[in-house]
Parts: sequence; C-alpha cells; structure tokens
Amino acid sequence: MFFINSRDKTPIYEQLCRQAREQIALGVLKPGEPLPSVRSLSTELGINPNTIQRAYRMMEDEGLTVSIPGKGNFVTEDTDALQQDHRAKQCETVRRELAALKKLGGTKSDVLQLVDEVYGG
Amino acid sequence: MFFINSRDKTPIYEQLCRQAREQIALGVLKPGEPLPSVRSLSTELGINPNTIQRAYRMMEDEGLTVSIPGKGNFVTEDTDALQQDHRAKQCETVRRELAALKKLGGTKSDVLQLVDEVYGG
DNA sequence: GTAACTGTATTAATACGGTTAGTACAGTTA
DNA sequence: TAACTGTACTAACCGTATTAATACAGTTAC
Repeated sequence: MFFINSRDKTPIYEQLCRQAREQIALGVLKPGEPLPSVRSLSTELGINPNTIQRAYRMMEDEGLTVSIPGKGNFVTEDTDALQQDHRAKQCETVRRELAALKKLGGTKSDVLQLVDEVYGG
Repeated sequence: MFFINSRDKTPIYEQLCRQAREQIALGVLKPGEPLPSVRSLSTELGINPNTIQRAYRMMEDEGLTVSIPGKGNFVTEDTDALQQDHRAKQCETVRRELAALKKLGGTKSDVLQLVDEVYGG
C-alpha cells in the first residue's frame, strides 16, 4: 500500500502523504478503509514510528484520513470531494504545462497529437 | 535578470539555475550574453557570493553557460540544442500530466476544452 | 481485569544540506 | 598598478528530517 523511494529527496512523511492523496483520488483507497497501524507500517518499511506518525498527522490535517485513538487511522468517509478537488488541481496543472509548452513554441497541432497519443486517435 | 523567491523552499542555487534554463529556452538570454559577475549579483540579491558561485557552477555543469576565469560567465553559444531539449522535455511533461488526468477520469473533451482555452478556439 | 493492541505526545540526539563568512590565489583589463 | 573577474577552501551556523527512547491513554479480545 505504501512504499519509500530512497532516491526521492522529498521527506518520507511527504512521500507517504502524497501516496495516500493519489490512491484516494484514484479510488484505490476506499472510504472508511483502515490504514496500517503506526507500528506495523513502521516495521514493514523499516523506518521510525515517529516518521509514520508525522505522515499520518499530515494526512489528517489534509482531511484525507481520520485518526481514532485506540482504533487506528481510516480513510475519510467522503472521498468524493477529495477526488473532485484532485481532478480540478490536475486540470490546472495541465493548463499550466500547456501554456509553458506554447511559450516554448509548441503548436496546437503538436498538442493535439499528444492528446491523441494519450487518448487514442 | 535573476530573482529569489524566499517562499520557494528549493535552494537558491537551484532557483537561479532553473531561471537560467528557462530564460535560455525562451530566448530571453541570448548566446554569448554575459551574466552578472559573481560578486555583483551577490550584492544585488543580498546573498552570499558562494551561493552564486555554486549556481553558476551548476549552470556550467548543465551546459547552459561557460565560465572564463578573469572574464566572467557567458551563455553558451549554441542554445539551439538546449531549446530543443527543453521543448522535448516539456512535451513529455504534458504527456505525463495528461495521462494522470485521464486516470482521474478526465475525458478527451475535457482536455480539448483546456487546449482551446490555451490556444484559443 | 489483564494483555496486547491502537494512537498521541514529548524530549534529546544525530545527520545532512543550505547558507554565510572570511580568506586566499590566479587570470584579465584598463 | 589597480580593479575587476572566477576559483578554491575551511569553518561555522542553522533549519529540518530522522532516529531513539519513553510515557500516557483509549480499544479490544480473552
């Protein structure tokens, strides 16, 4: 469910939080689904429990999960808003990158060809 | 020519190097054009000369500039390859972001609308 | 109730990297 | 010669990621 890219220079807790964000947006992590416990994920990944704790706290701060003391951490019940938000942000990213490509001389037909490659002719 | 975004968490020397990369790709920085001296840019931006030196070294390592001891740092003479390379990378970025958007449920018509917004109907 | 889980909080120590500071040396130019 | 230029080097400071070691409280199953 989670993994660590040691080549990635971003902090471990950010990697984990980002993965949760993406997997919720993709529907891989489903509403109410329990996450691994702090200690089990800690031993599984071979990192300190404090780092997991910080990742889980960040997930909860972003509204991705809810933390219930004594029980565990769970994916939030309403992932719909998160998915829509993530999709809107991705649209904005695409728009920004398209504008950058245009500035570099990329033509509309260049872009349309890229779209065809992704979506099929 | 260069500026520092203190809110940007990326290192100053990376910010400067990225700006050089972008401005060369956009044709703002022209082949052979001299860059500010290490010490003058240092005082202008209010940061340490060592940081500028590191940024300039990184630029040279990327082939963006050439450093001539006693004279200064200059934009490389052949910026064409750099521009083409930058444009190819930007195409790859757009393709990647498009694929991500598709995974999130973005339809082809959604994307085509974005393209129209950027390039005009 | 006890044991074994769960999350939470706190403090200290370590490690790494970015940045600053200061100095010194060598090439270039007027 | 003087005033630029880039380069090299060391030491120190600081913020942050990470580890380490505890301690406390809620939950669950026996």
